[in-house]
Amino acid sequence: MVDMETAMSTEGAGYWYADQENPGGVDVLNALRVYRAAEAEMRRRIRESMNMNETDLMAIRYAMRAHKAGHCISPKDLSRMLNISTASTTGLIDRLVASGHLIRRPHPTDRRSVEIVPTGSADIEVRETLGEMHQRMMEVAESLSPEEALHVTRFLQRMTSAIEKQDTHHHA
Amino acid sequence: MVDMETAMSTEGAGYWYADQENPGGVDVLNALRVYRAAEAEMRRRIRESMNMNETDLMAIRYAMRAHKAGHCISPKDLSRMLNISTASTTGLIDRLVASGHLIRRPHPTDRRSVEIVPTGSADIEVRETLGEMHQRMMEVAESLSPEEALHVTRFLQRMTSAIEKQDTHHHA
DNA sequence: AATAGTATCTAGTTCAGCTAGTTATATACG
DNA sequence: CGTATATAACTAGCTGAACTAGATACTATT
Repeated sequence: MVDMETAMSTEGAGYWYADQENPGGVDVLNALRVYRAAEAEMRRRIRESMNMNETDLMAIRYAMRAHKAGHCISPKDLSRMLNISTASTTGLIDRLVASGHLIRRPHPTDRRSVEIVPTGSADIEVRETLGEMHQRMMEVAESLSPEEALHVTRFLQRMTSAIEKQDTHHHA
Repeated sequence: MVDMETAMSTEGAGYWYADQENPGGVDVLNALRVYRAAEAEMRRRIRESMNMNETDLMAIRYAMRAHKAGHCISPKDLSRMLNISTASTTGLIDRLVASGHLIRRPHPTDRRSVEIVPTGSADIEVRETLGEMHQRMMEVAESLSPEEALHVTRFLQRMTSAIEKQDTHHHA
């Protein structure tokens, strides 16, 4: 999906990184926006290369995590995690079983339920598409000096609060 | 939409902000993830409060920007900006005209075309839902010391590069 | 044992994208 | 000038992925 802010700012932006050495508030927000756009684009690329939508990708990755951690997950868990109905989850699992990323098998303890297990090929595919990028991101994060890391996390935390304060007026 | 990383990390995360004073790489990435989740949630809230999807919101904001800048935009411009077909754009404009956010009127120079203009109520609505939040974000950004601002923007720029390097292997 | 609760699945709907094709206008060229 | 081609918006009909409602199978409670 195209990013909101980015789509809106492509025209009328003439002051990007006006002063690289001494960025002001606008420059910081612009950097955040550019980052966000890159991330959105990356997601689009991955979805495309794996031929699936965002929800499907989330489902696979969640299943993989749980599996690796030795947990047993069911469609209900996926539906909770993804915030979609159990009915839609059935459809989602159908798709991912058909594409060979997941398998269904009887739940070990609850005979009403089903266990969802990622296949080896799903694992390989996700690792190949995401692994190197995550590593690069981690390298950047770890290359920060203690002071820089503190500044960055504090900034992100304060931005999070700025966004979370909901003063959204409902007037429908 | 639910955020990818967040959805995946709610289980198995026991070390969040283990050391607030001295964050390491993992803490930085976690802060980034939390920020991303807050942002996604904020978008969901806004879409809900305005009863529209992301594309619609992007379209309105783009129309508003262009209008304020004195530019004249057409459905074709929207379709290019949003990366959707002209047919879908017709549908999108239908929705937004029906909801009273946009109006169609004859294009001043091209008689094949149509001019898209945001209504005053759209302006008020968007300003009310986004204005205060943007102001809070700007306050955070401007409160950074020059050094902090530099650290933050450098970090974001490097993260952007980490994401943009596309090593995505297409093997379909 | 009966009742209530929970998990999954099926059927059918909706919404927002898509493609293909239509009409009206604009532009380019012989 | 007139004809061919290009472009803008729209219409009709399709699809994918969400939804609700309801069926079925099993579990848990009392």
